[in-house]
Amino acid sequence: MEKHFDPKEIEAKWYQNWENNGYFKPSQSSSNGTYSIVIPPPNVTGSLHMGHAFQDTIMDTLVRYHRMKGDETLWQPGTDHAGIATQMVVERQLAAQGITRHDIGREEFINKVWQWKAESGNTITKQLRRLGASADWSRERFTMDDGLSTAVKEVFVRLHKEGLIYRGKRLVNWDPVLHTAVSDLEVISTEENGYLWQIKYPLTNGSGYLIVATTRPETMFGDQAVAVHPDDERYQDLIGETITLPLVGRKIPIIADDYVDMEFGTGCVKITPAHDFNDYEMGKRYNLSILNIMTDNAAMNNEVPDKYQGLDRFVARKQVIKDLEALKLLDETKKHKLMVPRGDRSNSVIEPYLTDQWYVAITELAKPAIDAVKNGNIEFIPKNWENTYFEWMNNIQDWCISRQIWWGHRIPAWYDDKGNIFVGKSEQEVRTENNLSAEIKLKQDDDVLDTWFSSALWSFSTLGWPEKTVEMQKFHPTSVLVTGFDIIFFWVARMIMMSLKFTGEVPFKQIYVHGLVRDGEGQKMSKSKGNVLDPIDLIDGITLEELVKKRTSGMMQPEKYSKIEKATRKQFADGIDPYGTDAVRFTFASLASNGRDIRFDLNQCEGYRNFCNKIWNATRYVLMNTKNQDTGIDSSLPTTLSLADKWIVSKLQQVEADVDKHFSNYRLDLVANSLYEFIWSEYCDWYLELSKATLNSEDSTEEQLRGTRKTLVGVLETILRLIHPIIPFISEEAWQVIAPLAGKTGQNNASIMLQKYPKCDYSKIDAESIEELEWVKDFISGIRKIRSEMNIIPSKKLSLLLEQMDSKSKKWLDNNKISLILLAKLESITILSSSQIAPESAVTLVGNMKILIPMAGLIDKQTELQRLNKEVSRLSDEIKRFTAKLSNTKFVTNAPKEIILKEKQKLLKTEATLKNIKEQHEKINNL
RNA sequence: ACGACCGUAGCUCAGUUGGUUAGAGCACUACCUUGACAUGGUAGGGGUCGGUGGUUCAAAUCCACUCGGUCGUACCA
Repeated sequence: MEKHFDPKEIEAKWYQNWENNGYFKPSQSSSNGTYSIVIPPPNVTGSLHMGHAFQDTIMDTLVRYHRMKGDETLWQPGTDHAGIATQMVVERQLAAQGITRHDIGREEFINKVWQWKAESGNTITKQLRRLGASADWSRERFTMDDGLSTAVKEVFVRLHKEGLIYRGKRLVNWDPVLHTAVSDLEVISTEENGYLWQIKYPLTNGSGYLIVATTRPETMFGDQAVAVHPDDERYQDLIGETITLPLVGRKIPIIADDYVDMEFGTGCVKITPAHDFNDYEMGKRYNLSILNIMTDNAAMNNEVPDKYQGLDRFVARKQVIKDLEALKLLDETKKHKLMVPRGDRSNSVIEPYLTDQWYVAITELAKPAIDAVKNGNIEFIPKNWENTYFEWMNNIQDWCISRQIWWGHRIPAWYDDKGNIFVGKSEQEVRTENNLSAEIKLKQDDDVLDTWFSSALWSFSTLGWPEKTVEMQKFHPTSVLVTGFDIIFFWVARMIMMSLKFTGEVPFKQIYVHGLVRDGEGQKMSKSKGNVLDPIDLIDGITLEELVKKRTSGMMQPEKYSKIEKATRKQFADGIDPYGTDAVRFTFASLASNGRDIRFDLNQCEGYRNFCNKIWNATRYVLMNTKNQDTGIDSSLPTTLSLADKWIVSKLQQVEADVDKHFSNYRLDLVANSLYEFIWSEYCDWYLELSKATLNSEDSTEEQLRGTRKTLVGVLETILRLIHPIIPFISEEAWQVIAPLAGKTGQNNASIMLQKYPKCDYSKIDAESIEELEWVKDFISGIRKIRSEMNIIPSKKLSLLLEQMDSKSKKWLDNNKISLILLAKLESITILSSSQIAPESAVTLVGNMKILIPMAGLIDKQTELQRLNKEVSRLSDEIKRFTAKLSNTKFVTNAPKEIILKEKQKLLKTEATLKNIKEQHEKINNL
């Protein structure tokens, strides 16, 4: 084995081996239960970002863990067609050649999208493989597959039959750039600077005017009323009168409605039912007509005076203001902050716009979905996300599912010449069901479905629904959904509704909601900020120049170029080292706590790369000491276990129990930390060092050597299985060399993936060994401390004197002499009898036992006195604290007995130690 | 405005149902090329747990208020 671990060499090799051998497929022997996860489908033409890498690491770790536990495990992979996003990419490609999709037509355009999918569609699945994702690729699905398309049609038709899908003319969120409706969720409202204009609307009877306040004066052409509050004394006598709309000349009524806020503006609101959601509702209440004044492009249509027709809404706005001003009807212009709705894809200002769209009537579907979470059939982890879910579900609006784009599931509805609508899975079915003869012309709806419509079926459509498949029966409901909180509404809630409706089952029993990955400063990673990291670059490494190039190429806002370049050069002066998949995965696992923000820090990644190297070298050490030697595989031969052997086996059981507990709570950070701590601080720092005492001692018997070799190998073999779900590659590579030494034989030896996950055996926990080994550690640490504080060079071997030995210390000393000499670097250990007088020495205590290091030639008197003084004051402080507590009668009467006892013991122990230290101080002082 | 979450060492974060001297990693200091590993070892410094008040024998932990931050939802034209 090489001195340093090289991830590149082993990763590709093992991944191919696993996949080719079908280890990612569910095992057929389901003696245990089943376990299944569906991947939140990434955009098929997208590429892996840090969020994916984090999420997929979590899923893969869970899946590998359950697979090894013996569950019949399926990780169902697949990708999403991402309607608008993908269409935009292809349109941009066309735009580069100077053509639009309309130039080439629908069919040709769709072909182009499929071509683009074929070109780029493997990128993300290849990247997932680089991450080590053990998904069953043989079952990979795509939302535009035939099978999934069948499911989409089935659902659409059934919902329509039940009246839960309907077509209606309503106000929708209209994206005038993309020319499509979008759902509420795809609109992001942010505060922007604008103006509040106060406009005089003359009363028709000529007796004056009302002043209305508006942020959108261009919509006045569509005004159908002016509203005031019914209690507003200023306008009481005007209710029921009319005003004459300036620039238009239309008479519109003054109505009273308590929706109006008397305090805001002038207390008068213009009502434009076709261009404002609130006004639309009010329009319905008062039977106002709905006058649309805009085109698909959000320009003025021919319902407005000639002068304004064809003007873009913002141009029209300026013109209206100018013209009102000229008419002296503009009362005032105030600066005003307002919420401006923008499309999450196009960033254009969204227009409330009157169109025909398809909707899902959602209330009836929402009810059981709310109940499923309320009654615990679905559990959010962490639990508080329930609130977010309920909050949304209780205020849910009908879902606009039609999109005026070309890439997606075309709506299975056909129209005849008279405008009759027929819904069915195919034109043929529609004709048959409705007895439509071949002469009757039918035209399919041009629109496609919201991408999330097909995603909402993902948990069951990927398993073969509407067919009654074995997979449906086995793996649905899935065990857990691993997802970010940003798509609880988009996806999670809708999947719950659809699954309950069509399978009668919840889609998943648990929802593990993880945080979102941010950069080291806590900023969201985004291309436009230039702070994105590509997980593959962390794995393979990247030079600074390449990174700068990557971050600054294809930018939407080139003016940011120099800023991004500068920041990148500063932060990654030497580029990024190749850390390997395992280190990156371990980093993600260690970040998977309950927090909402995951800050990704390269230094942590480096730390975990070192950890991987530590495992590698521990393996080298074990191999070096056990290869071609008797590792106790033949159980008929006698073995003797050393204290250290028994201790590390005990500790191993504890860590196994911890890991199990943390897995069940989805605390992968704690899983990672427990393993890190055990492997580094216990197995490597102490056990491997202690094993040297047995292995290198000429006095060791064959039984002892066999016992230690067996433990070295056995514990390491178990460690590798324990950690495999997080770091699959290095654990496999190391396991392959270690497993034979641990006597692993048989078919399942082909891969660590086929091995059983370790389980805690409480009978192997030996409390006495733990206590004794703690004593050994204290002994060694005590001496190391003195060495360090007294500046004794590490290579200097010390002669120790021991005083105040009780029988236990004597026994333990006998047991561990070789270890102590080796690890504390000792020349000799001498026990002083009570009659012998010790020379001047530095001292440390282990329990009541005194360890003396003679000072002659080594230690300066003043330095030692200083050290002892420090110790005295520390101990005195403690005693004060304990005494105060124990002399508090309230504490003594109220606290539980065990606690009081503990405090008393602490006090006694500290007092004894202090006494010893004080004596020592006096002794040295008197020299 | 409502709701959720967060505030612990220089940085990133753990800290279970209240109960050792509040922990880890990174960074920092000193010493060390010892035979698994310098991607290492040994030892060390560093925190009034955002603030105030309360409950309790005992609060980082529970409660109230407050300050700061993040996110979500709803918003007055």
